[in-house]
Amino acid sequence: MSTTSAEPGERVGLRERKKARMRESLMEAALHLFHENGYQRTTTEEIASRVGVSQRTFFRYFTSKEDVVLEAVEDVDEHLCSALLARPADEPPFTALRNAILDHWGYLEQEALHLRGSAMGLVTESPELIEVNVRYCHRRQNRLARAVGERTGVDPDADPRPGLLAAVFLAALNTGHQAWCESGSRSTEDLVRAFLHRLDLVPETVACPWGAPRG
Amino acid sequence: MSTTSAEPGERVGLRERKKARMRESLMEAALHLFHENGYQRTTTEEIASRVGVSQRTFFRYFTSKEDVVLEAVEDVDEHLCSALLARPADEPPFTALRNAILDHWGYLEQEALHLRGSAMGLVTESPELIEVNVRYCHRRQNRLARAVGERTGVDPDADPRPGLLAAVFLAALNTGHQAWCESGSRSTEDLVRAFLHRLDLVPETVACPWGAPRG
DNA sequence: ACAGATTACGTCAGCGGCTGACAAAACACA
DNA sequence: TGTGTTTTGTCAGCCGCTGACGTAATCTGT
Repeated sequence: MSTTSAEPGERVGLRERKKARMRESLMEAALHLFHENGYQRTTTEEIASRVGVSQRTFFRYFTSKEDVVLEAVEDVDEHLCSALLARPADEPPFTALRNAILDHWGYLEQEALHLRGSAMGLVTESPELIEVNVRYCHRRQNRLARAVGERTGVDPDADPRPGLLAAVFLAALNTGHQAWCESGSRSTEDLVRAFLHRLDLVPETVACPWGAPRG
Repeated sequence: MSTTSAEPGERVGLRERKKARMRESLMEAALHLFHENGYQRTTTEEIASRVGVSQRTFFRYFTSKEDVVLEAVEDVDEHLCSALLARPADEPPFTALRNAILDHWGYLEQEALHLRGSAMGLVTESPELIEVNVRYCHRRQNRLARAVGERTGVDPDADPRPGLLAAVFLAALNTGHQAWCESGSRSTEDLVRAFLHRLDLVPETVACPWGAPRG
């Protein structure tokens, strides 16, 4: 009761701080190596030894190699959710989501300079990671759906609409991202344009008989 | 020019037939074992030895363990596409898709008795495979988009709507499937109900301000 | 400051997915 | 039947990932 007398309620301790630092270091090393050499060509062994620990330790902090990326992306998602909640309350849900991604993107571009924030950029750059992105879309969907539910006052567990909206939204985003990849463009502005184009097209795509005046 | 003088245009040959048979055998063995012992607990070694070949041979026919399931599911997708094309031409695209899955489901239930046809049922039964399903939704999307494009006379490469429609459709399906899993139901009828519920909800979910009369 | 309980780490050994290389067997064609 | 091509088995090995166990660092109570 002398060396480190921290606040009584806050039990931080040197142990947990070290743990947090280790986690940060591992993630940073991983993202750095992914960025430099590509995701596939980076081994967990390399990540670990870059931090000076054993491979086993890496797997004590992350359940898989993919998990590193996922965790980084989730930080980004979190910001998208708050961007959604910050939109004016009178915007319809789908519109709010559409506009939130615009606000959100500004944040991404700012953070893109930092390794941590550029995880999403990493995902958009290396095709192997698109898989990871898609694979975990369930988690992302649920998170987004909760935010939508919170905003609209609808219970996401009882009403399917928040989940559905999130799913449709992400589907439109994925489609836009796919088209952007195939176009060969590297410009993030084009990516946002592709996003908005798809999002604005959704209502008529599911509603009308397309092109033909009626049918 | 004596032993096997087949049709000039058709070069089948004993070799290719053996190859096709081997592929069939491997897939059947794999699906059988997946069904019996679960996907994770089945090793590629077991699959190979059930057919009496080496593990290496398995990987000459399928690029990965997941690939077996994917290929099986793609056969099912193909039928969904023809179900779509068989719908009356005056149905709007999204409606046609909605109705196609009803027709399609009848086929699935019939084929569910056979291992080959039940791959989709396998996917809906073992949670590990949902991942595979989701992971490859890009391929499924593209295939569906092509069918939608063919039906509507819209070029899927130039116009984003077919791809978008397919993506939204599959997103609604995935959401329904997810809800069905969480509900704990094993009834396929409930699954179809969940599908239709989501599909019918999509237009208003993306269009209106929900619940509140106007906004 | 010290002893004992926790917790984190390294080491090792091993499984399973997956691949390249090479030689042997199966096949096609003449 | 002999020759050239394709398919297969064997082997060796990388990589992601995990369990077990011993050791060292940290925390706790005195």
